[in-house]
Order: sequence, then C-alpha cells, then structure tokens
Amino acid sequence: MKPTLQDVADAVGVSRSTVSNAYSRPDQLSAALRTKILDAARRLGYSGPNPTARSLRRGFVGALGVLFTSELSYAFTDPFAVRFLAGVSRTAERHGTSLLLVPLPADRTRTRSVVEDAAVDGFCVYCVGDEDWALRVIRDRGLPYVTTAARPDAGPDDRYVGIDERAAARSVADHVAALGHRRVAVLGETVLPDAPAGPLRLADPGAAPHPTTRGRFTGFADAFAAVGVAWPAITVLNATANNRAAGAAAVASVLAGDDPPTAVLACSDVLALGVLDALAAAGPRLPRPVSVTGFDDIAEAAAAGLTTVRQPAEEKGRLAAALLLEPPAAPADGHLVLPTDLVVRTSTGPVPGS
Amino acid sequence: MKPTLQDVADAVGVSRSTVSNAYSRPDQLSAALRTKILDAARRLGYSGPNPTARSLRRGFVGALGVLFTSELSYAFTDPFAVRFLAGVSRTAERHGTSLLLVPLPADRTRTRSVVEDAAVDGFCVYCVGDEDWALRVIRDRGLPYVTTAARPDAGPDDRYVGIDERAAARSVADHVAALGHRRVAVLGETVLPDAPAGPLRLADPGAAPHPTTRGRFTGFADAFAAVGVAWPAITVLNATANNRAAGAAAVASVLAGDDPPTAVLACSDVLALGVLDALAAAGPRLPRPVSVTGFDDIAEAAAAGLTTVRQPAEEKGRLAAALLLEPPAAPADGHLVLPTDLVVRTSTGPVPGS
DNA sequence: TTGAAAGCGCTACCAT
DNA sequence: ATGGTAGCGCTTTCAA
Repeated sequence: MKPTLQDVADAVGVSRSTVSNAYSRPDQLSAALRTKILDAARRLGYSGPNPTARSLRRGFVGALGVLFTSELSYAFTDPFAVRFLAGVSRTAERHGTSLLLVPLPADRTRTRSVVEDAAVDGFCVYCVGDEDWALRVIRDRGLPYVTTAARPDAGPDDRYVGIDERAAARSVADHVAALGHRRVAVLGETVLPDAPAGPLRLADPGAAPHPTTRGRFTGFADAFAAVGVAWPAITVLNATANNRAAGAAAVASVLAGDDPPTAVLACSDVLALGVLDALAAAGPRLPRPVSVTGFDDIAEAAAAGLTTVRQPAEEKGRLAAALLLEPPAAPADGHLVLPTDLVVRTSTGPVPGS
Repeated sequence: MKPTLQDVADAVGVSRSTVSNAYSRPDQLSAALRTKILDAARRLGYSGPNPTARSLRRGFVGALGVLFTSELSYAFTDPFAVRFLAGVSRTAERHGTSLLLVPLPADRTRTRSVVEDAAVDGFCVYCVGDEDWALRVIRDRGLPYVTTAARPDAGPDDRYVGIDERAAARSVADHVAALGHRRVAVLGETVLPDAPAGPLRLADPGAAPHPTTRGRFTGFADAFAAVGVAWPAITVLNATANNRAAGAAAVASVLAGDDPPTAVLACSDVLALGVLDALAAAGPRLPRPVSVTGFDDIAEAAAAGLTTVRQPAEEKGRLAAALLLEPPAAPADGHLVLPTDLVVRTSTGPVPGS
C-alpha cells in the first residue's frame, strides 16, 4: 500500500495539517520540522500529496482541456491544428498548466463521455464539424471555454478567438475574380453531413451547416456576385475529410469532365494541395491550367507556391488559452478577431486566353 | 452553487447510491427510476458526477500523462515528435483515454512540480535530454511508465519502445563509408550539456551523456573504425537545439574552414536539413560537394532527397501507449525494439575525385 | 508554529 | 432493485 499523508504524520508524530503544510505552504512551519517531515516521507516512500485528492479538496485541477471534435489523431495530422496546439501549449507552459487532450468517441451514445469525465478547469475547443453536443456538455458542467470560431448558438458567456471568415475568403476570391475567372468551383470539407466526395447541390452558401465553411463560402460568393457570377453558377465540391487525399478525390470528377472550372477555391490548404496533386496527376489531359487557392498558409503552402489566406495559427492557440488562463486578457465581449492576409503565389494566374 | 449528487438524491427521494448507479451502472436500477433521476438532475442543473471526486474514490483517472523533457511546445514543433504523438493518441483514442501533456518547467526548483501534480494513471516519456529528474518523480509516485529509449538507470520494471540505435546508426554510416568518405563529421544535439554550437572535443562516443546520442555516435564510430578511421579523426559537431536552424549553425564554422569534411552524419533529420540549408547558403564557395545523412525519415526528408534511417514514428507512439494501456501487449521483458531501414536518397554520393 | 475538526463529492460494499 | 455506511486523501479554517 502506498503511504498516505497520514502515515507520514504518524511517523513524525505531527498532525496531517503540518505535513500538508510542509508540502504546500513551506512558510507555515519551521525549516527544521519541514526537513524532518520530508525526510520521513522519503524514508516511507511517500511521494507527496495525491493530486486527485488535492484537486478535490481545492476545487480546481490545474489543467486545461483541449477538445478536437474529430479523431484525436487529427490534432497531430493536420498541420494547422498542430500549430494551433503549439500556441496553446506555449501559454499553458507559461502558467505551469497541463493540457488534457480529450478524444471524442465516434460513439456518442456511450452513457458517459470523456468530456463529462475530464478533470479540467476549462476547455479550448478546436472547431471542426459537429461540436454542438460536446459544447453543451461543457456548458452544463459550468466550465469556462473558448472556441476557435463564433458559434451560431453563442451565449453571452461565450468566448472565441477567430478571424473574419467571410472577409478573409472574400479577399482571396476577389483576387481570383480579378484574374478573370468566372467558371469556378469552391471546395469544402463535409459541406453537408454524409455527403459523398465531389460535386454537390447547395442552395446557397448560408446552407452549409458548419459555421466556418459557411463563412468562407459566403465570402467566396460575395466576390463572385460582385462580378456578376451568381451562386448557382458556382460548382460546390465536397471533400470527405480535411486532408490532401480527400481534396484530390473531391475534384477528380470535375477535372475529368469536359468543361472543368478555371479556378478552384478551397477552404483549407491541405485540400488545395490535394487539388494540386489531382492537377498534376491529370496533367497533360487538361485543356488548360487551373488556378487554385487555399486557406491558412501552412508551411507546405509556400513550397507548393499556393496562393492562400494566411491566418495566425499559433497566435490563435496562444490567445485561446490566454483567454482562459489570463482573464484580464479577455476583452469585454470575450471575442478576439485576428487579422488575415492574402498571400499571392504561383498557383493562381489569369484565365487562359483572356 | 453547483448541485451535487446528494441534491439530486434528495430531490427524487432516493439515496446517493441510487443516483450514482443511474450514471455509472444503469443496469443496477429500473429504467423508470433512472429516467426519473436523470430528469430531476437536468432540472436541477446537475451535470453528472464530479470527475475529480469520482477519480479519488475509484482510484484511477482514465488519463495517460505524456512528458516531453523539453519545452512543451517542442512536442508540436518537431516533426518526429508530432508523429510520435499521433501514434500515442491513436491508442489513447481506442481506449477512451485522455492524454495529459505536462509541461516541464525550466525551473526545477519549484517546490512542487507539474509531474508530481499530474492526475494520471501512467506516463509516456518522450526522451530528449535530461529526463532523469522527472523519471525519478514518476517512479516515486509508483506510476507505470514507458520511455522511448532504454535508460542507463533502467530497473526491472522499466518498459520502453525503441530501436537499436547503434545498429541503425551504423547502417547509414556504413553506407557513407562505402562511398569512400573518410573525412567526416558527426552532428548531434546537446552532445555535452551547455556546449556551444560547432566543433567539440568528445573523448569517445560513449562519453555523450544522452543515451540516444551516445548510441548513434557509437554506431557511426563502429562503421568508420571498420574502414580504418578512428574516433579522434572524426569531427564532432554540436547543435544547441534539435531544429533546422541549429543544424545549420552547428556546421557553419567547419564549412567555412579550408578543409571541410566530405560527409556530415546527423543524429536527426531536422539537423540534417539544417546542414543542407548551410550547404546551400555556402554554395559555390565550397571546394566540393558534401554528403549529408539524417535520422528518422520525417516527411520533409523525402522532398529534400535526404539519405536517412527510417524509424517507425507513429508505431513507436502507438506501442508506447499500448504497453501501458494493454498490459498483455507488453512482452515479458517490457521492451519493444522496432525495426529501422536505411533510406538512400540523393544527399549522399561518392567522395569527389575518388 | 502546530493541531483538531470538518468536510470536498463520490462509489463500493453489504444489507435488505 | 434500493439504501446505509464508510471511507478515498487531502486542505483549510479556526483555535491553542
């Protein structure tokens, strides 16, 4: 049996409070007594107060939950997510706070979920897809949280650190439109639940259930509407996951068709890189070059010459954690809207023959 | 005040045990009563048992600690570390286990450390540098743990999942030696504590304090000894961190010298990529091309044409977690030695003029 | 500077 | 199927 604080107290002949103080409030007892206690502890094999018991008693844990509403391994697979986490971890480190990465089980019917059982003082929720369920649990638990995007069901206590999705998307779409592109496709991930890879009917950009996709599609639509291209004339492409292969799969059929778009605007860089892969694979069979844009500006984007919108990934993570860990950092309304930049590289060019 | 389980029990007029069962052991009470309890809970705003109290009572937490003996953000910055984590998270996910990433404070003198306070059931320790202190804490706490390398101070209970560092290093060094290289440099990170960037005196490869560096240097030495190049004839280069820039900085001075080595063998791909950067920067000033090798085979290695040793990064993480979460997975001796492969690309070639 | 008392919120065992 | 009892290991008033 592991010894407890009580055992140490007994061994030294003092009370539990004193042993507790020896660990947690060294200034509350004489140095001599403290040494004596610590020595006895070492001798008995007592390694300090039990963290769980301590948390229970104190009422807080010293850990921040990080929730990815997707497979947990996504967090380490997607370059943007990794940089976000790097930012979160930087803030956490400064505070000596641990990070609890919580896997969201595919099976939500399990009686008790990991989110309900997470011993944390708050949550950073990285929004990808359908996190409403998890957010409800977090709210019910009364835990503070920060999301990476404005939520449609946001309450007054909701904090987030995001970007102006619509304006950012518009900036890159304006660039594409200015190059003369009129036959274009937009590409998002899980545009509609359970949709297959490839073209999709979407009545209007606001019909995309996920807020991020909705915001970006709306920005794309704004830009093209301004040059006379109405939404129905735009091809909507669906990817079944946010990765390169899924991006390639999503455009495959339209690239194989006989009148492919002259530009594809993707909702993320990884999807856009997938489009570039598909283009390379289709190669000489294509009637003309296709412009491609991404979103995020991950490291790989530069190497690939991808035109994209840069958003400050690490900063987003740093601030998300700071909103929780450094309350004064939070502005009155709890929102932080970060700047974005259009980054023009070689993946976009004028419409062939225009 | 948040309601407690007791409040719900009072409201429904049952005992605490019954409410507890409603959440944790649904089969222990009638469906009707359970529904009634859950409804009352919702009405009162009770969101389920307090995770901390539950852990205290049950004696386990349902979380695995992951310890990086370095800045926590290193975990998300180094490509190899990220893939390792992806593997860990995959196993964790399968078990519905959370991952607690604990930051190791630079300041180890703080009375109580995050390692002592981490509420976890075990630890995956990613070895980089000086983790002895942290390992002692973990052992003292009596927690099971797995490291990513054999530890010199390993006890009988120590489990690890690693590779044969020495043999792996030898395989790539043999390749370099076979190409005729005799004037070579080896490059490691923090070869000696607090050493500056650049050349270093190291009496013999076994003198490197860090086990991984020691193993790899020894393998390099083996290969060159076999072709008549003794250790003292090999230049030892030190990088002050495991990243590209540090790799470049480490070789800068020897590249600027008038008799640079014909090959540089690095202990990691990121370091090797840094050497490639330095080579590119030195460019035409160099008397002859320099062969470079890495270690790990991260994604960037392929793009850069880097000759390296592949080790299964994700697998390492997956198995490390499995050793903890699936005890039967652990072989009797608690070790798992994973295979490695020499991957020859374009960064190595025959000695010029040989 | 030290100690006694009073729980933190829950679950598991054993009865009924 | 349900309830009573007895802590899990600790910290924090408060009084001495």
